[in-house]
Amino acid sequence: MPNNREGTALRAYQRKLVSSYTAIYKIVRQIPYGKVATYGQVAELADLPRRARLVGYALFRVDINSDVPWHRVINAKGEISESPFRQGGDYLQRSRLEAEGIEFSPQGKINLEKDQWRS
DNA sequence: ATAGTGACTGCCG
DNA sequence: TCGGCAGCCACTA
Repeated sequence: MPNNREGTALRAYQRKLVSSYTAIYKIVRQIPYGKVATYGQVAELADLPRRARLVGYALFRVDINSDVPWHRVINAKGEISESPFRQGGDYLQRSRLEAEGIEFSPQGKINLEKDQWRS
């Protein structure tokens, strides 16, 4: 029997978080080859409306060689969201997308009309 | 407890 | 078209 309220609250919080992450990865794995989805779109499909930032955190956690196609998730403007923490990782994301046939404008943008995944 | 930060978004001037 | 900003909420020191 737990005698520490904060301990149980923390565990409940962690369970909730893990289930959110699981839901996010499940959706991201469904994005087909050659298509992209936005953070907000993934959040909505994972039943986590308006929590685009959580999707960003979830993707930050995945291993770069994971089976989760994290590189197919971009922001609502059609750009790759850069982070100071992944030096070169943003370049890897772009090269992986280009390898799937996705084209970038000279401004580094993807045409969402054409390349966004419609579930 | 709390203030600062961010792999986000949509609105507004 | 574009930058600024509030809302957002998980995470950290």
